[in-house]
Amino acid sequence: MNTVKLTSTLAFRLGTLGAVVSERFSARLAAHGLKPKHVGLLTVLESGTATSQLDIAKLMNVAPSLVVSLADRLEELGAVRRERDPFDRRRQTLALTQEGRELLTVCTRAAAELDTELTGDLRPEEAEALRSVLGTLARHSGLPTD
Amino acid sequence: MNTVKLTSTLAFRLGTLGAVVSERFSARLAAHGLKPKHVGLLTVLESGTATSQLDIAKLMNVAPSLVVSLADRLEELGAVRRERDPFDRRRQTLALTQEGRELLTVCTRAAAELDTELTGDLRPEEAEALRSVLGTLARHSGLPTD
DNA sequence: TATTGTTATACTCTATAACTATA
DNA sequence: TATAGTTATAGAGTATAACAATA
Repeated sequence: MNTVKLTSTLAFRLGTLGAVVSERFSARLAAHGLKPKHVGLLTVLESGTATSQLDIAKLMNVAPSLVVSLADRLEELGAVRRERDPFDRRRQTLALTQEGRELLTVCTRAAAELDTELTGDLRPEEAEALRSVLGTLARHSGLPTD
Repeated sequence: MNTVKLTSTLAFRLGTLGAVVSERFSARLAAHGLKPKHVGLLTVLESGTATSQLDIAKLMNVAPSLVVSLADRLEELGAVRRERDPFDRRRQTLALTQEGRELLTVCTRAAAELDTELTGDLRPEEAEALRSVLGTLARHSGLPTD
């Protein structure tokens, strides 16, 4: 007989915890006028993995039209600059400004604070092992890890 | 100088991985005409933590009106039965049918398969440690763990 | 004619508000 | 008058489709 509970599967726990954590991260970002996807875009730019809006859309697995509105908002906040590629004037290159870098730092600090709240119950080496193994899974799923 | 990367925080990793895993779980559930929240409701019923629609809504942290449509769908599939409470005819009690129990078993199997895919790269004791520590975090966030 | 970015539109998910029936 | 459930409506988030500029 099989008595495995759904709630003890990794899938269930990662899914539900992920939702709760995203929600709490979102709440902290709101103070800076950002949502998680804006921060995702900033992260892509910092990594230098993609700069044209279309490449960013592919990398983030979102529609190109969504990148437009994310970039609009970030430009409005002075976090990114749009620059026409002089060699192919159809392409818009997004560049992280100093202000954008600072904003990303603030978001990173918010995430780190959340980490502290989350792992309050864990021993430091447990928390570190968790971070590390999640990194392995993230890489395996094609997500950025650093 | 602070060089911590956002992508290496627990918050970022849990949030992004949670989204990816939910998406993949969702895709598997689609074959059975279900979405994650339907399964969440089945799980509540199995746990016996709540039976009236309003109590279920509170427990799941969703609007009562959402429970209505989730229950509608589950009733349609024969997974739950609505029963008027004879002592307070305003209350609808949701009862898991045999078919609902079987459906939950199928969903649990889908999650377990996903677990196998996810942890293919990990040593068994790493995977188990992960499951366990996520359980601790989930409990700490008020999520069901078994 | 194909591609990049943009705009217009539509769809999914979920919440809030209005309503019905019981209490 | 208050509460459980339901229905109607609205909002957030994101995708798809139509369009403009450039290649």
